[in-house]
Amino acid sequence: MAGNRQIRALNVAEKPSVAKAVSGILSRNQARVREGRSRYNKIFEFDYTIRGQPIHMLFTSVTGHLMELEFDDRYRKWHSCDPSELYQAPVRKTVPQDKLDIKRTLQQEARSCQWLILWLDCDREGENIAYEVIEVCTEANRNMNTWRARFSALIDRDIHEAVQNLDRPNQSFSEAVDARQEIDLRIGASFTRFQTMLLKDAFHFDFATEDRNLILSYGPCQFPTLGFIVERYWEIQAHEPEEFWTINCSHNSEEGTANFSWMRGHMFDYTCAVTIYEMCVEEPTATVTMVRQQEKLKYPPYPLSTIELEKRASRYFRLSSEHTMKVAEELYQSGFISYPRTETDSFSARTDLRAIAQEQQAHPVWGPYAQRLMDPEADLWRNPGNGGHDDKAHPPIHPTKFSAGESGWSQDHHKVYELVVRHFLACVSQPAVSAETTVEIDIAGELFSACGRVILAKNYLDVYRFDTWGGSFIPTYMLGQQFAPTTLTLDSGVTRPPPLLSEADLLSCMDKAGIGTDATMHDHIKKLLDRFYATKDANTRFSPTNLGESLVMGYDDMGYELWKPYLRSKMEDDMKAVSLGTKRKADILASCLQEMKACFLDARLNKVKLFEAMGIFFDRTGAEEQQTIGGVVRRCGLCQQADMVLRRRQDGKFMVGCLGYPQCRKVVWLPGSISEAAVTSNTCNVCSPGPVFLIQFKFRRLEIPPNYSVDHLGCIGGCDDTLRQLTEICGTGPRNPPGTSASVRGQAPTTTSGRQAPTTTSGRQAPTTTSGRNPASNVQRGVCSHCRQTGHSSNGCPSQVSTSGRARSRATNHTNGGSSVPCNSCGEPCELRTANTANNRGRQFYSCQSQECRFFVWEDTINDGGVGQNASHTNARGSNATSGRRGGRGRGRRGGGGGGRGNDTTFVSATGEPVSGRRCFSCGDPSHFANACPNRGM
DNA sequence: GCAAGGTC
Repeated sequence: MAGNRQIRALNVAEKPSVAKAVSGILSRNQARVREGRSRYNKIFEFDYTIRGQPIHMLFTSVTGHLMELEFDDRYRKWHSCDPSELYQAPVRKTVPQDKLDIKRTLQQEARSCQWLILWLDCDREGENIAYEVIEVCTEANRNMNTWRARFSALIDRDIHEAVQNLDRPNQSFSEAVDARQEIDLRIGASFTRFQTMLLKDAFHFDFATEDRNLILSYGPCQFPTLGFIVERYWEIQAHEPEEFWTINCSHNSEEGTANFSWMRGHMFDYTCAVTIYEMCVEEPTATVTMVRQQEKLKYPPYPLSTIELEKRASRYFRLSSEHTMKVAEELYQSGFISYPRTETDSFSARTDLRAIAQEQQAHPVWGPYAQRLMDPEADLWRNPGNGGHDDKAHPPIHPTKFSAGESGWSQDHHKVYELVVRHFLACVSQPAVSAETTVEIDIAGELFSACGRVILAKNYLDVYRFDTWGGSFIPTYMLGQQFAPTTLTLDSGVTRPPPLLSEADLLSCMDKAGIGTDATMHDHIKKLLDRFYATKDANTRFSPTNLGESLVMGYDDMGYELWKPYLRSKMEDDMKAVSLGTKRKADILASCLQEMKACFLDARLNKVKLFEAMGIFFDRTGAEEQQTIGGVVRRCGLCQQADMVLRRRQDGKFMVGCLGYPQCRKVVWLPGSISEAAVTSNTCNVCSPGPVFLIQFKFRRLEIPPNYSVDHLGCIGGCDDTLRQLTEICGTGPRNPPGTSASVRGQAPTTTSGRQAPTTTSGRQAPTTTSGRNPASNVQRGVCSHCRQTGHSSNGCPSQVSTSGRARSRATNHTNGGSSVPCNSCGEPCELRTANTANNRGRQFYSCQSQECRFFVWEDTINDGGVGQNASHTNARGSNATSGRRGGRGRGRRGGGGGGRGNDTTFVSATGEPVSGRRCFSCGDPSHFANACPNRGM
């Protein structure tokens, strides 16, 4: 290239750390560094040769997306338009204020460069950011030759290969992201504005927040995440406990005790279970039918991805995913761990894994393990497994710098660093090895089995203290050996609902359904907590709040699956199609937005479902409701910020009101004799400022003088004499309003204030309302909606059952107010509920709401003379089969009952108290056996 | 004041 001026290339990475790393690799750490306009995004300079051509390289970075998608100013304010307009409102991509410094740096450097080399992450978002950088740079320099460097890891070979094989950016990838952004913005903003404005002032919410700041957001990721929580919660609520029976056998020998469990597992038919049990009791000799010994391996985990890091930190340390990512980010920033946002769970073959492990040998706690790992004689090293995911941009999370703990670290920094290091050492270790012994026995033709495990080599478990693999002892048995069981019991239990979703469960659900990305999942979870949609308990388990549940319930009742993950999954499929070039961005945008707009309009028509669902949990404020009919009539002349729209109130009154209500109270009341009104596309050529759209009115013939027409195309701008006259004649109220007349909110130029049609029902208003005094105030405020007394809110009305009680009424198991029994574990009162299973329909029970306590008791066993209360308060594995008083249950097949034969077997009751074989295992009475127990209706 | 996606 002699004679030519040397080419200058502007290189841009997605983040400062990549700019630094790549510059370091390409310049062999010889790059000069200088400041840019943005504090974080330095500029590295060095010379490099690409395919024989000497290039002067400038290397800087952005910090993720450079631009944001937003609505045009005209649509930015919440009350500026009808939310349904947000499906077509113009949008634009702009560089936000806090990114302007980066933009200036890029433009300044671009002016002196001929090439632009884009080193953004090799995923769809990275491609989209590449186009944002191109847009900004070409604004300053139209003639740049634009290249894309594609690399899969920040290691020398990949980086040199990437720069020697420069490619062009992929527009389809970027367009897929454009489509995603636009759909997310339009759907999110429209539904958020709709449900916030609809519900925020309509209900008294029972959680502490500044009402003004309450946002009831909707988003295509946050709602399905909430959906997972609600769905599990409903599953628990709807669970109908079912009683089951199982036979357990134990055997004491000189070596110790073996516990055999019934290979049939749980049996739900009592008659069948008791029959088999009695057969066993009558022929209780056990014969060993199988002894099997096997070597089992427990493999270490795959290399650590972001989601696994979050799940494991939640499980092992109970850290929230959001906090884990914050701590991980700090460890990454200070160089101790690799980039923490990665989907990759397999190491590239080129990574020097041994060097990473070697560095940890100095650690006081896990150092000795790392030393063993490096020792070829210990034979502990193993190449890590491949989890099958690779984002092509980042390696799995691993330690990048040794530390025995830094002075500035919090407990959580220590924990997360330790997890990353131990996880890395574990995944390059041999699996744990055990010898497992399974013994099967036969008693009267029934099979039972017991298992024992001896750990032969802990291997990776030595360093991965978070994983356990319990050993269990089993005495030696020989095939064909016979013995008499020490205990043989028929135990009862009840099925339990699944537990509430833990944070790790929730992340798994999201991952599976493709909700969010590794970098954003924790944000969606946190958003649910911030929005008062869900709560998290001390065990990191999530429950929906009343607000979260009622929103999901409302949409569910409409028949919409807006809270399910399908919408997002479909979008993900569409995006993939766009990025592969099989669908066009414009097509999927048009079809998706059309579909969503129809859904939005339908949801708005069915908003009563949302009101009903919210009404289950919250009291109405009584704030007036209006139905917007038709579109915009004119721009509001008072606030000059929002449109005025045609509306019809619940009492039938027509008006044209400002969308800025309640901030702006501009309103034009219309005559009470209107039966129909619709905004047309015609505009008034008199009134200004325009446009003022004309409204097509239909009046009720009998309510207007004969010289007026029932059809009238009118203007509310002040020029329309007919409208003014009819307002004076008819007033602004309807003759037969569907509800009580309500207060008037402001005066309009065309109304004749105070003039009411003779049959209006204003006199029917409750004397406590504040009509006319403060038009916008809630007429019910200060008065309980249940008992009409003051001094307490409706929420605290003594005449009402608790809100939580009403909340439960949706569940199949209805809560019956009144009596309660304390949980025998946590002591909390348990509510009386009613079962609805085929076998127990109508039967009442108490169970603890806590997931941890597994307390359950049938109500009819508590005061049962035959069974003491204590004995009845058994947990799921408790024994005595006390139920079955109802007809059809527990009818023993055989009459009369021989007990156990004379042998050494002792029968044990639920409470652990030994009983002789001739006692009834049901009620403990020695005078009869179970199949003759009077409690069983024999 | 709204989404979700980058990243500091």
